Amino acid sequence: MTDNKTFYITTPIYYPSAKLHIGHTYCSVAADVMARYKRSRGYDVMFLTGTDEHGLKIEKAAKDAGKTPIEFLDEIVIGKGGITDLWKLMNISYDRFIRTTDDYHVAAIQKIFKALYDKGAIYKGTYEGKYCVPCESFWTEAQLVDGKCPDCGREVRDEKEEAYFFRQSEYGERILKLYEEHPEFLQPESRKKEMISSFIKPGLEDICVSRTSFKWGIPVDFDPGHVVYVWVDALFNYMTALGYQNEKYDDLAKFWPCDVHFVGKEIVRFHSILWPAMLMALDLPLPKRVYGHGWLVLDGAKMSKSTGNIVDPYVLADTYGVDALRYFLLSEFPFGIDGNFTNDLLVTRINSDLANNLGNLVSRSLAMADKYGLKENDGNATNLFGGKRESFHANMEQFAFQAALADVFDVLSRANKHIDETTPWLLAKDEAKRAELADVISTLLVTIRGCTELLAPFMPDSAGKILEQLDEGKRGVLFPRIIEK
RNA sequence: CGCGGGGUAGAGCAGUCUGGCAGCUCGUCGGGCUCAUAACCCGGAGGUCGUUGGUUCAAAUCCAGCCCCCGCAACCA
Repeated sequence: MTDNKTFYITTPIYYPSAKLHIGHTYCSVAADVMARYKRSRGYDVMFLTGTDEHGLKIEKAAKDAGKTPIEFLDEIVIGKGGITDLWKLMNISYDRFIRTTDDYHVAAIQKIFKALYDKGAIYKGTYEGKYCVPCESFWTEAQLVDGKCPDCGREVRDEKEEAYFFRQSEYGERILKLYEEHPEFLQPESRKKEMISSFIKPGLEDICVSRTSFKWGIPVDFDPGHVVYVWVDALFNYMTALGYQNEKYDDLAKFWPCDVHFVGKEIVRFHSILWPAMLMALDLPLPKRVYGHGWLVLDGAKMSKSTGNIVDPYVLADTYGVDALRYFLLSEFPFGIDGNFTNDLLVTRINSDLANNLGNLVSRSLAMADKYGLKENDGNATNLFGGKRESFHANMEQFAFQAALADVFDVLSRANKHIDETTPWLLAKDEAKRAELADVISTLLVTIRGCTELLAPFMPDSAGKILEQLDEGKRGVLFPRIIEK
């Protein structure tokens, strides 16, 4: 019995008001690669993902669809072609999936809300906002379009409602101290700059955590009419899913504090300010790292359900293959900043890296091994890795997926070059050079195997296929070249 | 003076933290090879690193200013 190292990683809980697009897939693939990588390094991994299922938008979307909220949600989350299906297709190896409508979570949030209230971290006040009567919706000043309701375009008016607030304003100093003492807490560095100058330095505001103007939420059990509003509900999923304030699970001691939350850049604020503040209020340990990754943008514009410029991951996976898509997402764009998604880029990347470099290397190496009757251990392999293996691991630890992959593909290029330099087809014509030939074949197969191990977290299926070709004599084209019409 | 990000070869991007020959992929031009998925290998052309000034033996990198593009501004990964 060994006391295994643990690694706890999360994605955001996605808001299922509509089907997910390639941007959500990007985040989940990244987290999955990290989870698989850590497992391969001997860690006991907990990989959590899920859905954030409450709020006005869901309530309205369900109503528009003529369904109850839970019917509507079930269809999008666990229905055919829904979120869990998408993760299955994309090979997302999550260990646990939380829905904020799950009973244990609901009950736990009620206890957490009460605990925050009892500690004085939450108080009752008045929420003031712009209200659209026909839509029954509150909007912030910034959400308004030309001063009017962003949904229906009609006039809004100032309205008030009773609401509970979390005393976020009291935590500015402690959050700054957190950033100072733990520079790794929030990454990349640019996000920290933004948090400090945009929000903390100007002074944090208290944040509304309950509403009475809609019903689809977790009821505040000690104050009927109020439902818990977004962030207490959503952020604590990372702990309730481990058993905090509930009996469903019992992994809190093992996995908390979280090793890393992967989040999109638009919710960095909530994860790096509000979340630690709420944990501080309850004297709970803080997550070790929050990583705010960039967005995939289309022709420079943000992907959005409302503008309709979304890319459907199902179509891409179907057209190009799941592993090719996974590889593309993490090799083409640096994780921390925005990346411009185009089909041409995807095709080019797949052809040059996967088909030409990796696929063709495997193909030509095995063809020679077969033809010359040589196996991996018939000769003495030359190490083609140089320092690339160490560099790969260092990059993975920093979530520099693009750089880590470049390390592996450098080695694969070296292997291709090695063939040209050693000209095995000439060695094969001279029986006296049999040993030399065996060394070349060994070098190639050992290198392919080594690279395959490193690539496995990124392309689990393809890595398996390469191993089958190495070990079981299977043959076949791994990554067909994509010829565009 | 709201905040943040970006501007590097025809295209897409690394490199900037920690100053030291400007690099990668695609495209393009020429050559080589015949094991391989029209693949692979070698070489060439193509850059005032947005701009102005400063620091330095040395600046894409550090400092100051300016221009342009994008995003955010309290529920879109």
